[in-house]
Amino acid sequence: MEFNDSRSIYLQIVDYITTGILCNRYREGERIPSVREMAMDIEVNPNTVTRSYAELQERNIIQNQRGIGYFVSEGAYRRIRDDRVRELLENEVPRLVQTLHLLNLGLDEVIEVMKTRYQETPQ
Amino acid sequence: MEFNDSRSIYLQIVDYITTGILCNRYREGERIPSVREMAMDIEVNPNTVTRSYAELQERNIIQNQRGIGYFVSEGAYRRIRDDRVRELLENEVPRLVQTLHLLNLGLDEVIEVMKTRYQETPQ
Amino acid sequence: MEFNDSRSIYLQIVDYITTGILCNRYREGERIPSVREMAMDIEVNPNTVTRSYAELQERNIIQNQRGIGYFVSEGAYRRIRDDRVRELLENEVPRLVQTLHLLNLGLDEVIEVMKTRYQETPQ
Amino acid sequence: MEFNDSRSIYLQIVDYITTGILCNRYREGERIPSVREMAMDIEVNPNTVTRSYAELQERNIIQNQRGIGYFVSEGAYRRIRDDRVRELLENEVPRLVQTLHLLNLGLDEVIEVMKTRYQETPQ
DNA sequence: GTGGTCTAGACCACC
DNA sequence: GTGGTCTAGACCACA
Repeated sequence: MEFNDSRSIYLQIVDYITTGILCNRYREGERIPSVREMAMDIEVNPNTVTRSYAELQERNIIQNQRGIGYFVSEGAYRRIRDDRVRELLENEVPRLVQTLHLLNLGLDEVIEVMKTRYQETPQ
Repeated sequence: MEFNDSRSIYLQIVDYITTGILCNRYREGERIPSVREMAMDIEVNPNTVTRSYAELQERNIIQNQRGIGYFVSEGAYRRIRDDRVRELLENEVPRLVQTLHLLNLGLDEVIEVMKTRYQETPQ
Repeated sequence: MEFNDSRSIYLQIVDYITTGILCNRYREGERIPSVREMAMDIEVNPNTVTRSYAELQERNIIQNQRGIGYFVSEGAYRRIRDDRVRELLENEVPRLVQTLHLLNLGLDEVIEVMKTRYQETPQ
Repeated sequence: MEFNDSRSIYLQIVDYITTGILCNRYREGERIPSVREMAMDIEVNPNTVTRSYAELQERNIIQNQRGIGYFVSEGAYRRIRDDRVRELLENEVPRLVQTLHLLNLGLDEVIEVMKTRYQETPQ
């Protein structure tokens, strides 16, 4: 896995897992890879993965069963999706619109680009 | 000036100035406030401002005239705008579209929100 | 380490490291001393070393691995050497030749001096 | 006149004048432009020219006749030339030779380049 | 007055 | 342990 330098690795792992839940790579009630497995997979220090899992556990997205592993919580999908939708509508879209004004860009041009990309993108 | 905790102050100052150039608070060829003035204005240590100005100089947005101060470079407006437009079209829009797919959101709903906000926003 | 008063320390550190790469004291892919270690070694404030490392990173000569340290980039040797050769041929030699004309010095006399020194110099 | 950012302007003016003496633009015993004239010519603050002239006076290259102007001292040409020759042989050439070793460059290649340039250069 | 550099010391996030 | 950032305060060269 490739990491972006500008964000901390443990947060990128958090995103990787929540995104995995959104696209059904990990399903509610199922086990996710152990800290060690994950660390090997993505070539990262196990401490870092531990931190990500702690963060996810705190947000009630995964749960630890001692001695067995981490499992995706019930309702995790819904919570993640709601969070992201809120983030999108309350922060990202407003920021985008403000940028358009600043750059003297018309809304229509950008919408056109979005439409094109929206259809192109397979996944 | 209020700073956002999640980004470093010196980068927020960089943005403050580039945005200032975009909206004509600072014009090409004109002098921007001295390091000390700016530091007083926004209540920050002069070293921090120095760092921001160094960054801006490296990006050829401002230029130093020894013993006199910093001046907005010719073509700065254009360069800043081009950079931001490119960032928007190459990174932000694609990321947004991908998020829509991930969240199973239709394009139309988001466009509606954007239109509403676009008209509301004063400047 | 002894520093020359006429150039800033952080740039002398930059040179110390690039020269170190040229003469294989630091090798590509290997870790260089941490900011604190280097600061202790050469008896300089860590902030100053930080600044040098930032400069080197920007020039893609070293790379940071978060929480671990700085490593010499692949291709660093080549880039440094190419830069210095270009500097030599495009700037230093022409300046030298122009000085010779200005001083009414013959080329041969200088070449003689260079040859003598070239053989004397051990490394 | 164009100035190099990396050196202080007043020193570049000093060089401009000493070089002018070497190539007979200014001759011993003759008057050089007044501080004001020079400042106008090269578009620089008069204070800066004053500083350059002070430096030159200290090195006994020009002399002030109060109310009249600055004159090139007797023997100035010789002193400047001697200084530059010494600088060349004691510092520049050794530094150049050391660079060659560091870059694994043969002496012959560089000499070839120098010869070519030496003949080409008209002045 | 201007910016440039350096030190000392602190705090923080991260691995 | 690692680097990144910020502050405070100082000194310097320069215009």
